[in-house]
Amino acid sequence: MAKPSKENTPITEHLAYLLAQANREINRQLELRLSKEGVPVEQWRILKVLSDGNGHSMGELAEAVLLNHPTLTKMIDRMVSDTLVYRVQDPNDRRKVLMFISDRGKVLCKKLNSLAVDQEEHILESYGDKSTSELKRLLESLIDSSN
Amino acid sequence: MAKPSKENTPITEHLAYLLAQANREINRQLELRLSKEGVPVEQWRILKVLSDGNGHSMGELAEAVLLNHPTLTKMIDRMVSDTLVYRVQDPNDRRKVLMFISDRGKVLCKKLNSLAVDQEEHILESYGDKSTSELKRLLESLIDSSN
DNA sequence: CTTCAATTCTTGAATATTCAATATTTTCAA
DNA sequence: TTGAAAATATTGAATATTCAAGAATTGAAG
Repeated sequence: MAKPSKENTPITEHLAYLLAQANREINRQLELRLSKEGVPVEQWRILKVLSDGNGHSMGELAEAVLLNHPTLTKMIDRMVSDTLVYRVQDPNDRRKVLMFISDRGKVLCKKLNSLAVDQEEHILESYGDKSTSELKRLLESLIDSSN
Repeated sequence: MAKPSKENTPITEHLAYLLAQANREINRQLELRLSKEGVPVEQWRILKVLSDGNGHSMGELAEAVLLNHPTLTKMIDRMVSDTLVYRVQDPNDRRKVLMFISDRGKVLCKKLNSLAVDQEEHILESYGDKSTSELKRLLESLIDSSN
């Protein structure tokens, strides 16, 4: 009898693929909503993180919004031009730059939040309350176990 | 009493964010393994889809490997240079191009499959059998419900 | 102190991706 | 049959991302 092998598993059964597919789909939907305000998903994330009113360093932000460092720098440049956020040099460690959200950024962030909530509610409807919270739980735990 | 609002939910609790985070992490791990053979994840997906030996059109492939059309064309160009795959004009519909995997591609695909299986097994160990299959089930059903 | 390594962020060049336009072939209605 | 619309893939220009190197500051060992 041949040894059971996973090597011919179709790609659609790999966890990595399912995650990529689900992520792509949900992200596309979110993108579509946020495009009403002409804002890419990453900028919404940035605004959301900064909307606690505290200063966040670039490194911290990059980690939080899942962008690598140079990409974040360039995206922040654009957002500074749009006066959504601003830079302040960290007085305690002058290597660091602290990012803050502007008033304009706060206003925009609120609008974006409500668009994002619309989406979450749409998912809750079509996918179900229970599945959603179970999926979230499993994802959190997967992320945990990967560190 | 204020109406309960989800608008201040931290970003880390959004499904879209959890999916992005998990996808990033698992993808990073897979990338790391496949880099032993110097192959990006997308190329492994392409080889895997083509390894059924049938011809697949570019549109079909693009859908299956989660790349948009022009990006796939350019990636296929590279893989043709590396003689991993080859193009054949579809005789039944000459607008289409059918992609096939070469012998060299098959050999490489096998090596890649086993690297990918290593990863899946690593996940099974650290994350657990039950969680993994439950997560896969939920992801499949999310993807379904999004179409 | 001083100097050397580490940390943090930015920059510029190389690469990759995307959008819009194009070329080719097929479909289908008139 | 013909001609217009749809489908398929590629191309080139515009845009975005990444990699490697650089500049500034801090930390820490000698």
